[in-house]
Amino acid sequence: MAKQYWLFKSEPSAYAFADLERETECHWDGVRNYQARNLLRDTIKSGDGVLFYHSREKPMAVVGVAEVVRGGYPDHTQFDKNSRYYDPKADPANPRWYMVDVAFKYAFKNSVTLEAIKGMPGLESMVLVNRSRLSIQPVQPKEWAIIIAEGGRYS
DNA sequence: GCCAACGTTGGC
DNA sequence: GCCAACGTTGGC
Repeated sequence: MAKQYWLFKSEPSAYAFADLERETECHWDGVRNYQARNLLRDTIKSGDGVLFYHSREKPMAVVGVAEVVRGGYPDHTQFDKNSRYYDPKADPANPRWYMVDVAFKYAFKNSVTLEAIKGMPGLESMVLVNRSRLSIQPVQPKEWAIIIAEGGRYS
């Protein structure tokens, strides 16, 4: 399958891009929205590109690039009573929630802010701008190219 | 920190 | 299966 592109949102106070950089890899767990769940379970594949977006705290921006290193599999936190993501209705025989693993690739030289994205030609139809509440969003290849170019990277 | 928009739950 | 109540998200 051709490489696909996504935008993953995270509140930096909960999990920042710097945390991923330090840990190199992480489980993208705790997603409790069915539309996002369907993407995690069915569509997002190892090798796909991820734009890492910081929400809620300023500056709200895409701050770097990650890569999916493992496709959808059951999110273990749904069965963990001690987790804030515990779901009493989840059944191990038929898991409700899924996650993927992502790996740090590189940080942008220049964060691409929400404000900038709103004003940038070619990005008008990004989900981020239109249906902003979805925390896992598809990104079109041409949108990816624009944001990657804008963000740049340290050599 | 506020609150509008959105998604989910559950009583009927 | 409707929809009011409730909880959460996320830009401001």
